[in-house]
Parts: sequence; structure tokens; C-alpha cells
Amino acid sequence: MPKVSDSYLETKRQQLLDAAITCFARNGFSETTIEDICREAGVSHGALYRYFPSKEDIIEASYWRDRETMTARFAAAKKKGDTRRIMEELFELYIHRRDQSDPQTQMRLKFRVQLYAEAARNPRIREAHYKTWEDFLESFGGIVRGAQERGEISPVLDSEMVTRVLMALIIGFNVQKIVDPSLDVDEYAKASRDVLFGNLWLTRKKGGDGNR
Amino acid sequence: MPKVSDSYLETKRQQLLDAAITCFARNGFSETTIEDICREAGVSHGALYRYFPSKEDIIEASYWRDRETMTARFAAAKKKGDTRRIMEELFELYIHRRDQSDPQTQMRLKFRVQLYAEAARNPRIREAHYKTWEDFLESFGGIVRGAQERGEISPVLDSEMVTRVLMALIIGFNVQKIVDPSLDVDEYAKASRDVLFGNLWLTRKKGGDGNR
Amino acid sequence: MPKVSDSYLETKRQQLLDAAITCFARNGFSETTIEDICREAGVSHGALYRYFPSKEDIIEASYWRDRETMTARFAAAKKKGDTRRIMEELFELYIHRRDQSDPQTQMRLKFRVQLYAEAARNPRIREAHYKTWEDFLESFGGIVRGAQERGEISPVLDSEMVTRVLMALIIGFNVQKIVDPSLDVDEYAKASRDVLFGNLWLTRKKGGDGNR
Amino acid sequence: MPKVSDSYLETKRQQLLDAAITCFARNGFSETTIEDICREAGVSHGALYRYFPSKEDIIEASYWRDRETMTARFAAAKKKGDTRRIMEELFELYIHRRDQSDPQTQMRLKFRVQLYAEAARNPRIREAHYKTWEDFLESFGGIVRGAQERGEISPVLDSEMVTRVLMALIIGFNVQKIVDPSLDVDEYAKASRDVLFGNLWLTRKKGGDGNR
DNA sequence: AATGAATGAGTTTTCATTCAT
DNA sequence: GATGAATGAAAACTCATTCAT
Repeated sequence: MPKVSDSYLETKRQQLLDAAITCFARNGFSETTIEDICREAGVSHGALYRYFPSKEDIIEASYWRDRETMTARFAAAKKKGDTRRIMEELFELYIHRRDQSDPQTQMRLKFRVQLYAEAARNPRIREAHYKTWEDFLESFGGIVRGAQERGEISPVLDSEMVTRVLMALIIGFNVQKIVDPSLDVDEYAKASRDVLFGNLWLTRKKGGDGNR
Repeated sequence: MPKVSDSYLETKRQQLLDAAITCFARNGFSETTIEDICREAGVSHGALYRYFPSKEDIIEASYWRDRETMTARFAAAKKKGDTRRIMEELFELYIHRRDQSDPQTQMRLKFRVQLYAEAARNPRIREAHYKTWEDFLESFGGIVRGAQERGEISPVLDSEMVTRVLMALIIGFNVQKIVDPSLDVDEYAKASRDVLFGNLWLTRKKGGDGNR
Repeated sequence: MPKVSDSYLETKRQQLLDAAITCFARNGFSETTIEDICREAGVSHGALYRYFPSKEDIIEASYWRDRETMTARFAAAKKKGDTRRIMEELFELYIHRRDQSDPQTQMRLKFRVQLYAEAARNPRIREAHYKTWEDFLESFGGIVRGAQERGEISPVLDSEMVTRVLMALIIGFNVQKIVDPSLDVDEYAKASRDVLFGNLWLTRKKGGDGNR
Repeated sequence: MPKVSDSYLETKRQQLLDAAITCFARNGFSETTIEDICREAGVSHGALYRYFPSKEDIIEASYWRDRETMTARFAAAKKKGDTRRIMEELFELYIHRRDQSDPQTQMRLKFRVQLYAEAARNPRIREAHYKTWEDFLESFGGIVRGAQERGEISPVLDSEMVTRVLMALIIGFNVQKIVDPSLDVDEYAKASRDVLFGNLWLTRKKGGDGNR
């Protein structure tokens, strides 16, 4: 038996995880069987167990596999110019505005909604998620704080909470897109920007209330 | 036992649904067994099948049971004064600001996140959700349109999309609260209001961009 | 609570048995639920258990209920004139030639086929059946023996076996009628009589072989 | 275990069917559990479901498995010489005269009686049975018609109905043998032949009645 | 390394029977 | 006497995991 190269093993592992993500997105974690994943990946039962010791581990590994994509995108976005541009860029990236019609994109959105639910009952996933979001809050919060220091963003606002609002806009889009796939990403993005950039209200009576 | 009153049967049915919602919130739909629900409700599984023909039906009925609470709250909120008040009120209601520490509230939030995931794979739940949200978009959209006519809200904004942004803020809070239960509802609500009421940016350069 | 009359109880019992026979004929013993019988009879679960201690007892009682009909018919047939007439009469009666199109008749045939199968696994039913057929073999065997003494039927034949052949013609019709409901009872009866009365073969070469 | 040969799988399937037939013969279709079959075959119930998708399918497959034996025997019998010989041969074969004491034979008879009952409520089994018997009626009916053309059998008789009478003698024996296992196959076969070959009645007065 | 046959714990569901009212 | 709510044992079937080849 020849020892196969590590890269071969790694590639196969990634393929299995991609198959798993596809299945999990389609049918949720619990309703996806090992059989489903093997069929999707075109391997046998036994083979899968050489790469992952249990279904539980596949679920967790699929989380990290998906996260790779996300963090890579964020790192790229951070290099963009000013805060407003970064915010727009991020939004752009996370709701996949440019490739909304791509089935892969739809699938990823579904996968993430499954993750939200899984986080509610699976401590490992919850903790992983927690860590990821903590990092994001820290990282993006820093950008907000920079903007506050430069006098662009109101200093009375909590930078973490502002980040959370941005995240909510992304998460909330994902969920709504699943319930109504006809939801137009561009229209949503436009309305989100209008709200974020203060173009919602014409009148400003009692406008300061919220901040005091 | 002999023939009992209809109200007894109805009460029992509601108790079973409440037990089901508790279990579903705790462990998701698929990972909750009929046995779990019966244990929670303190009945035998044979008894449960007198009230619901299948697990699938319990899932759907639990959706409608939860929806009752939501729509009742919304109807009450609508009676409030001006648009801004309604918006605040709604937000207040849906993120349960007043009873955040109540275990029931936490449980309901979890239940709804499970529903989002279930909607992604269960057509019945997706359609029910779709209908509910369609009604809400229509209803709250009307309030926004009223505000636009009165010159409070910018007429260039799409009333439905504004509603969707509001919904996203609620949904996104739910999801984040689950991953990080220490997330403070008041701080989040304050940041959300600031964003909604245009207090995010101090500078207004290129302020019209968002609407172009 | 007034004591109801015995005849009321007896009538109700018979009604329950008739409902049971209908259900058993339709779906077999095992596949018929107590619920089915109660629905057919229009009574509640609990009521049925006042009349029969268990499903097993209903099965056995249904056997005896059906047997009543059969023995009554046989007693009547026996009074007919000569052997050949009795044989024809019997045949007539058991395959219900006169009321073949009656749904009740079809149902009874089906019920009896279920009984044959039940006898194979249920000692109580097998023994009851055994006793009934033993009586019939004895009774009809006597008629055959009478005919043998009078020189009508060949004395070398075993009277019991001749009876068994007659029974086989009846049982075999029942079974075939179930598999093919279009099977015509008159044509079958005619062919049976032809065979019984020796009109099958024109040639009689080696005719004595069978008796050797 | 790795991929095993197709013949291994086929053999195992046949073993499972033979185990199923044994159980069905012993206890009927409905009263036989999957567990019973697995115990009889010495496999786990998980294994059984690799070969058959449902109990329903096992029932149907057991029908075809049993039919193989029957049709093989009939094909052999058909090669025998003249009609009378074929008729005797067939009779011989179907009532298993030569191996009456073999437990396997007893079991097969019981299995067939269960099939008769199952045909009454299971359309798949009824239709399969119908087809099998239709083929037999056609095939054996041809032999009868041949004998009629050669002047051996009365031309006024319907060849199909004559076949049905023969089938009834076989079916009726099966059923009676189950209720009374001491029923002697040789004595029954002898009486049957006597009847078939016209040795029942000595007197022929009114002998033609049956045919008019 | 891969295969897929086998296992058995666990799931949903049914149903005969009991018994409080 | 009748009702029907409740029980719980048992059934069919699924599926993660193991392991012989």
C-alpha cells in the first residue's frame, strides 16, 4: 500500500467538507445522513471515516471550512480606503451582492442559517461562532473607532454595537432571503445604505432622543 | 376518562404545543424526540398522538402557536401614536426588551432561530413564514408609506425594503443573542435606534449617495 | 342504572360480532383493529370490552357466529330427498349459488378464507374448525354410506374421503372466487357436478385404476 | 465486509426469503415480525433492510420465491404422456404426495393458505396470484382441450372450469390438511382420482342431468 | 486505503387494553 | 352501562458506526 501524499489527503478532506456543506445547506445538520454526504462526494461510507471520526466532527469541520471563505473576504475588504467604503464593501461581500444568482451563493446562505440554529443547541458550534464574531467585532469595531476619532462617526455610539447592527443587517438579509428567494439583494442593499447613512428620516424633530 | 369538555382538550393541546416549543427551542426540531416532548408535557406518547397525527404536524402547529403571540403584540403596537413611536414600540416588542431576563423570552428567541433554519428545508414552514412576513411587510409598509406622505420619511425609499431592514435588525439581534447571551438588549436597541434615526454619521459628505 | 334485559345484551353482542366479521373479512384478523370493529358497529371502545374480554375472544366468537349460519343451512339441506339431491343442495348452499352477487355473500366467503389462514396459526380456531368439520364429515359421511348401502355409490370408496372431495370443491371455489371475483358460480357448479357425476371422461379405458 | 460477489448477495437474499416463508407459514403475514424473520435467518434487522426496502416487499418477494418452485414442477409435469397421466402427475406434485411427511412440505402448504388470505386484502398479492392462475388455467386448459379433441374428455365441458375443479381439489386439500394434519394424502388422492375418473356413482340414472 | 455488509440503539407510530368519570 | 383519554409494549424502519476483506 503506497503512502499517499498529504496534499492528496487534504484535498479529499476538503472535497468531503464541501459535499457536507452542500448537504447541510440543503437539509440541515440532523436531517443530513452520512450516506447523503458520501453520495454527494462520491465516496463510500468507510472512506469518509478515514477523514473524520464522527458526524459531529464533520459538522464542526464544515464550520471552519465555511469560515475560511468569510475571513478571506473580510481581510481583503479591510484594505479598502475609508470607513464608509469598508462598510459598503463588507456589506457587499457578506450578502454576496455580486453573485446572488449563483447557486453556490444561495447554498452558502442556507448553510449559515443552519449554523445559526445549530449554534443554539451545539456548544462547540456556538463557541466557534462566538469566537469568530468576537474577532469580527474587535476588528470592525476598530475601524469604527478610527472613524469616531476622525470625527466621521458620532463618538457617543458604542463601536461594538454599531458593528452588531451591521451584522444584523447581513444576518437578517440571509434569513429573509431564504423565506423569500425573490428578495432583491440590490434593493435591500440600497435601503440598508440609506438607513445606515442617515437618509431615512427627513424630519429631525426629537432626532437626538435616541442618543441621550 | 370519559368525554371531557372541549376546553379541556384545547388546553391540553396548547400545553403540548408549549412543551413542544420548549423542546424545539432547546434542541432543534430534528433532535427533539416525541419522547422529549411527552416528558416535558408529562404525558405518555400514546396520549400525544390523540392530539397530533404526526411529528410533522406538531412542528407546524408549534409555528402557529408561536405566531399567535407575535401577531397579538403587533396588533397592540399598531395602535400607538406616530410612526417613530410605532417603530420603537415594535422593536421593543419583538426583541422583548422588557423581559429579556425571562427564561421564556430566551426560549422564544431560540425557537424562532430554529424556525429560520427549518424554513430553509421544510416547505410548509417556509410558506407559513412567507405568508406571515408578507402580511407584516404589507401592514408595516403601510405605516411607512403614511410617514412618507406626511413628509417624515424620504419618499425615495421603498417602504417594503425599509420594513425589511427593520425586520433584519430584529432577526439579527435574535441570532446574535443566541451566540452571545450576554449581548445587552438595551445597548443594541439604542444603537439600532441611532442608526435608524440617522445619528450614526456626523459628516454628511456624499450624503445623497445612498439614494442615487 | 337500570339493568337492561338479557336479550338486549345478546342482540348487541350479535351486532358487534357481525361488525367484527365484516371487518375481518375485509382486512384479515390481525390487520383489523378494535377501533375498526367499533367504528363499523357504531360503539365506543369501552363498550366493546363489556361484551368481549379481548380481541382474541372476538375472533373466536366470530367463528361461532359464522358457523351458526352454516350449520343451519346444512340441517335444512339434509332433509332433502336422495343423496344426489343432498349433494347438489349442499353445494348450492355452501357456495351460495343463489346469492352470489349479494355483498354479504362475498363478505362471508372472504371471512372463511381468513379463517382457513387463522386456523393455521391459532390453535383455538384450528380446533374449533376441526370439530366442525369432523361433525360434517360424520354427518355427510353417513349420507354417503347410506348411498353405498343402497348401491348408488361405489362401496370401495371411503365415505369420509368422498366428503372431503366435496368440501374441497367448496373451499377451492371460495379461494378462487377471491382471487378472481369474475369467476362464475354457475359455470363452476356445473363443471363440479359433471365431474362428481362422472361426466368428465368419455373413454373408460383403465377406468378401474383409480380404485385399485 | 468488502464488496462481495453478486452470487453471495443473491444467495443471502434467497436465504432471507426462505426464512420469511418459514415465518409466514408459521404465523401468517401480519403476525410475523421483521425480528422473527431476522432471527430465523440469523441476521440483524439492519442487514435485512439492505435486501428488501420494506416488509411489504418481503411479502411480495416471498410470493415469487414460492411460485418458482411451483412453476418448475408444473413445467416438468407437462412433459408427461397423456392427459390422464398429466392430471395425476400434477395432482401428485401440487399436493406433494411423495413428501407429505417432510416438514418443508407442510410448511409450504401452510404458506400457501396464508397467501390465499393475504390475496383477499392485498391487491399486489391478489394480482400476482391472479396472473399465476390465469397462466395455469390457460396452460392446463390447453391440455384439456387437446383431450377433448381426441375424444377423451366430453366436449360439452368448459376446459377452464374443469381446470378450476382440479385446482379446487388441490386448494381444498391444502386447507383441510392444515385443519387436520392427520389427513392422509394418499387416501385423499385416491378419492379424488375416483371422482375425477368417474368411479363415484355406480348408478347412472339421471346421470346426464348435470350437463343439460 | 477503500469498500460496503453488518450491527443495534434509537426513532416514530400503532393499538389492545384499562379505568376515571 | 357507556365513554373516550390515557397507557405502554411492541412494531417497522433508520442510520451512525464498525470492521472483515
